[in-house]
Amino acid sequence: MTPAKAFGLTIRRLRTQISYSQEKLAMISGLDRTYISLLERGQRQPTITTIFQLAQALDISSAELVSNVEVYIRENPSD
Amino acid sequence: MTPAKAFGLTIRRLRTQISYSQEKLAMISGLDRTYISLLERGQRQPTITTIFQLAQALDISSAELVSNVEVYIRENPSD
DNA sequence: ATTAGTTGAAGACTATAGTCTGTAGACCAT
DNA sequence: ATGGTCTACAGACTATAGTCTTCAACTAAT
Repeated sequence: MTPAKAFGLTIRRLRTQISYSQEKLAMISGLDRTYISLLERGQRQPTITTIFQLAQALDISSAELVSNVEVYIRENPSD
Repeated sequence: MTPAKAFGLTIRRLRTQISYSQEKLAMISGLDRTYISLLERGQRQPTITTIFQLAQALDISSAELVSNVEVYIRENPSD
């Protein structure tokens, strides 16, 4: 489980929890829809600025977001 | 205060607190010395993987590191 | 004066972040 | 069957993450 992969799955979980489509999250975060798709599938490495944008769009702090990623890694050591 | 700038200054503060040179932090984190320099001066955007590498090298969690960045931004709204 | 340690900075390079456009398939509805 | 929503994916593109090498400048020391 790489940070990129865990980040993607975490974003996807948080996004679906609040019933956002990828497109809605993209609009609110100011990112591109196709990039959200790539992120969620662990095929892109978000930068610190992108992490901040997504956290704000998901209405949580960046530290909370990263904490969720760490928990995800801890709970899914495989992959 | 952009996330990149706050990140750089946070890294620098944490690094000097433990009396590491940029070169030592670079070695331990597996990054390049000149890149640490660029990061600390806010001239580069670290990716999620780089953030994890630096947090580990600084012996704190990634969430703590990002939390420190958020605090830095909150306490230094200017710049 | 010299040495060693530290950092800033420049140049060249490869890989990838992030955008944009478009296509196609799945799943709903009506 | 048709239209709307959602998502995966591909291709092309620009900007930048990250490496590597090298040089210069500053600060301790001795």
